[in-house]
Amino acid sequence: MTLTQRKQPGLDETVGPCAPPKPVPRPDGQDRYTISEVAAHTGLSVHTLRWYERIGLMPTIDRSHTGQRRYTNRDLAWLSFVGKLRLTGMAVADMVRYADLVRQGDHTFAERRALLLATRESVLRRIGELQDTLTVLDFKIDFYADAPSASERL
Amino acid sequence: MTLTQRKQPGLDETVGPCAPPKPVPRPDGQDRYTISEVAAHTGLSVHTLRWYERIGLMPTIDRSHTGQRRYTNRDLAWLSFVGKLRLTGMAVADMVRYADLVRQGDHTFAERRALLLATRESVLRRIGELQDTLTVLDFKIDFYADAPSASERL
DNA sequence: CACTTGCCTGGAGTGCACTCCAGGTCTTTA
DNA sequence: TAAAGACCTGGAGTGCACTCCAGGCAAGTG
Repeated sequence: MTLTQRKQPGLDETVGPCAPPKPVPRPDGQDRYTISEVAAHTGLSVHTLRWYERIGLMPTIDRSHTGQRRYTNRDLAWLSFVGKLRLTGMAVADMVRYADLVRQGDHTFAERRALLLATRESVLRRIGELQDTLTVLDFKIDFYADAPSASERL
Repeated sequence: MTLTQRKQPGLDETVGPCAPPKPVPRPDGQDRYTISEVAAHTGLSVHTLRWYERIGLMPTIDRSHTGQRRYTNRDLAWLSFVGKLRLTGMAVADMVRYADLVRQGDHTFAERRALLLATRESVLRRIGELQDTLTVLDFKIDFYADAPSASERL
């Protein structure tokens, strides 16, 4: 439940009134984002972004001539998909497995599909569980509404 | 997603064919279950049951004359509700808070209700998130179905 | 009466998913 | 040119929800 706390500020807030000056106004209007830009865009911390890379959840990220990471739109799209997988409740280790399959090429399509199908099933199960809890929750909430605390009914 | 692994064997399997002999056939047909019976019934480990008690998630549990825990049907009902709260994704600390409110008596009805309402909202949000992921999952699954791996289309 | 089994306790250990730190480089700004 | 700020690395630390351990007591069994 802690995954949706932060709304994403976005990379594209250069337009609009009161747009804050971009800290590093990349002259090329391009496909090369710094780690902090990506952090702002995705809502992940820079720590988490570097950690994702360490554990093999990211493809090889481009580097600037001084060795700083430069993320592409492609990387952003992958991060967005990873974010969806995270929302499914998939374990990070399984996401890494999926990333491995992607790295291995097209011949892993069937296995990737199987992984996603299993995930889909678990999402459906989880939705069912959550809906079950709603029944109980609503029952209790109604109970407390009908029987307000002694301090209230004087 | 690891919460629904085990199905509950149940306390009431004394009837039926091939019912295994109850290890400790409590002579009184009553309301006093040992910790391992409760573990079998709830799917929680005995460790977790004791831990729940330590952290204040349980009411005071009865003890036998030798100091062993004896759970009542009331305790079982509470554990079942706690299980539902756990399925909502509520943090254990918040469940403890709720248990505290219950201990404090009827004058906390309003606060309990507020807690459950907040939980209800977070469950609805979570269901929404999961449904969003299904869209992405289905899209990808279809993609992999339409474009089977090279090894398959020879 | 030894042995096994089930239970007790306080406290240590585990796995996960981050999160932060120390010590360093490079670039920009005053 | 000095200070500030964004970035780098390997590794340590954190919070959560358990999970297990050592050492001990009590009751039933061969």
